[in-house]
Amino acid sequence: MKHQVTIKDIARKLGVSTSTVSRALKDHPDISVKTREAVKELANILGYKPNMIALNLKHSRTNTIGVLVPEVEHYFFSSVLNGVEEVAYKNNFSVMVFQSNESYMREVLIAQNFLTNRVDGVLASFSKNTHDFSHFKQIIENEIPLVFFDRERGELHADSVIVDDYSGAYHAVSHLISKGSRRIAFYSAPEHLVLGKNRLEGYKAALEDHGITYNPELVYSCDTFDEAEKISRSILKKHDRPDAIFAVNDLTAIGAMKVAKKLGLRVPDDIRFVGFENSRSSWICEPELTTVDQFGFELGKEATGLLLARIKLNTFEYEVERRMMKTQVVVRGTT
Amino acid sequence: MKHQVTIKDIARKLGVSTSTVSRALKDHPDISVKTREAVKELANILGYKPNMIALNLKHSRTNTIGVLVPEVEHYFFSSVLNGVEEVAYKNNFSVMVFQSNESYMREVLIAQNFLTNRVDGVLASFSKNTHDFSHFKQIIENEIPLVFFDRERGELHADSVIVDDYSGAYHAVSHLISKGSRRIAFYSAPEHLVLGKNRLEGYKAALEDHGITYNPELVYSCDTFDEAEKISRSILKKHDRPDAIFAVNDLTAIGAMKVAKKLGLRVPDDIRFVGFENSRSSWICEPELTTVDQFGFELGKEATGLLLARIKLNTFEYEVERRMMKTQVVVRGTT
DNA sequence: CAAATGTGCGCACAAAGTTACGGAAAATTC
DNA sequence: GAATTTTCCGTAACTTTGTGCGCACATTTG
Repeated sequence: MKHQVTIKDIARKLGVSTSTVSRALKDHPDISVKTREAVKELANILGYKPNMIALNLKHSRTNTIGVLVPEVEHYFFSSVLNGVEEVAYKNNFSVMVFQSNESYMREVLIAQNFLTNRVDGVLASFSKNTHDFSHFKQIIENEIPLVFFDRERGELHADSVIVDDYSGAYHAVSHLISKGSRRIAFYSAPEHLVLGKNRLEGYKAALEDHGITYNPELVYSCDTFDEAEKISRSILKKHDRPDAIFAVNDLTAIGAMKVAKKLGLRVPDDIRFVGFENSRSSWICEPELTTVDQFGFELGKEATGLLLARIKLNTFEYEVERRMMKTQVVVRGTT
Repeated sequence: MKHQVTIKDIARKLGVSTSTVSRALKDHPDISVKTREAVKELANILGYKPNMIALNLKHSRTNTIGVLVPEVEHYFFSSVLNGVEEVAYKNNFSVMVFQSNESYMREVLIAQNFLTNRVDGVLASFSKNTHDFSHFKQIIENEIPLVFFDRERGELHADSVIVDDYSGAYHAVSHLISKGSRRIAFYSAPEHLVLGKNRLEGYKAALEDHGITYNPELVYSCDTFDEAEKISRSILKKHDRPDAIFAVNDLTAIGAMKVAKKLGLRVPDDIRFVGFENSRSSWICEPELTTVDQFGFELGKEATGLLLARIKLNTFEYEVERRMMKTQVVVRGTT
């Protein structure tokens, strides 16, 4: 890397002090118009760019927020990211994105990284395999504002912005029932994720409200395409197979549907499917998938707005907030 | 943000100087074992973390590489990103990811950001709408190593790691011909992207090598799902419709296939499809899409390895390299 | 016992930029 | 013409960490 043009270079060439250059560039009234113009002109010619690192050191802030995300490959998370960037850029903040790849180890390293890089705030969606939260506690102990999104953890001093999983699941299942389904299977996320529990509750409530007894045997732990392909084969071959499957995300629903079609089942006549995400994939598969829109973009904007507000507060004495994003059932060909 | 624990805090509490603390933490032999132990113990208790910002300022490097990417939502780019992170983390580099969203304006801002944040190197895949490259020239003028990936620009002092678009297209089209297709349409990216030109050349070469005359009327500028849905309607209704479509990416191919199926055409009997990407979507659609695997993960690793080597070189006097990644035709149901 | 060597640690400065304070020269006032 | 104010700019301190140099004291050597 070449020697970057500094305020010193300008000062030397003009025969003035660095403080004069600094003030001239910021239109400080103490500096004469002549000097100011000269400084600005030379700064332009030399291509001077203020060194953010020095500024950050002085102000002990970086104007950077760190984002921890399981995998950007998921449509939901990449749409959240778009929302995050939208708001961050408007407020002159940079965004550092880190993927945990659903690995606890990597997540801990990333949290360390946030501390050593002194990010001003953190947006985090922890991995499925995270059961110990001391790395987040460290961030909180350093009084760096932390906002969880999508996946939350109640007992920490951290805000959270999450999808209204309960009502999303409730409406999705109600929709299936209104179409005539009675034996509705649920492919669920691990229950230690609050979202898994909430969706299960929504699922149960919808059943009960429509006079259907909850049957725990219809609930499976399965949240990827591959797993869905694997377990669906045996599930769908049974004579008392479900007449609908509600899955925790779109790809899981699509994986199950693929198996159903291979087994000769007609969608939606023999079996219905509902996903959760409203991803690109949901209108690529055939028939197009009925799904619950999670409004990731809006969630990203909301979470970032909240985080920036916390950062600007400049105190850590705030009441933790928990915001819930609306969802919407998008009805398509699979129901 | 709370006052972070600094080397000074430790020094004050122990009644020694900051330099002693600094050396003690780095096992400098000048420091007595007793002092060293005391320092380390207190550092642990207080939760001391070295301030990277100060270190960066001192060393004028940040151990950070900036990545400019059109959209992480694309499978190809997110898989590249995974490769980038893999290599970067292993070498103790952080990765800052920025999306241009195919917007030239945003790209220029991001390039500025790279400069003010003094990243040590840049990986970039510029937007489709970028025709002026002065923002990249600025990066180069500052002697910050720059590696283009996927999309390249020859005349700049920047390495590039790209997909072998020519041979990918050549083999894809040859495969279609071997299956019996003769009127093969090409849904192409804008030609000012080198990759668009190269794939067109590969397409032409494959046709000619198999004795088929190149017909420019079968080449369309179309590289998104939506556009494909729009233009395919009229194209496929013609009596001299193509008997195969080779598309610049998977989603475009899938969009076209969707229209074909709606028009009652049987895939692959009436019309064949080949995409380019080997994305998740390619095995979600039905029939599963034959496509050209771009090996994004490997490309990301390769590009990052090259960039890190440039950074370590510590001089800007190197011969620019141009690396080509192999591709592979993945045959599935659409051909 | 003096000189030479070794040990352990602090001072000062470096990185780039901001800013309180002070001081010299010019402009104004009486 | 002297006193005061204003204008304009420089000095030095400050953010955190690392390091060359040197100082003070202790130990070893002749």
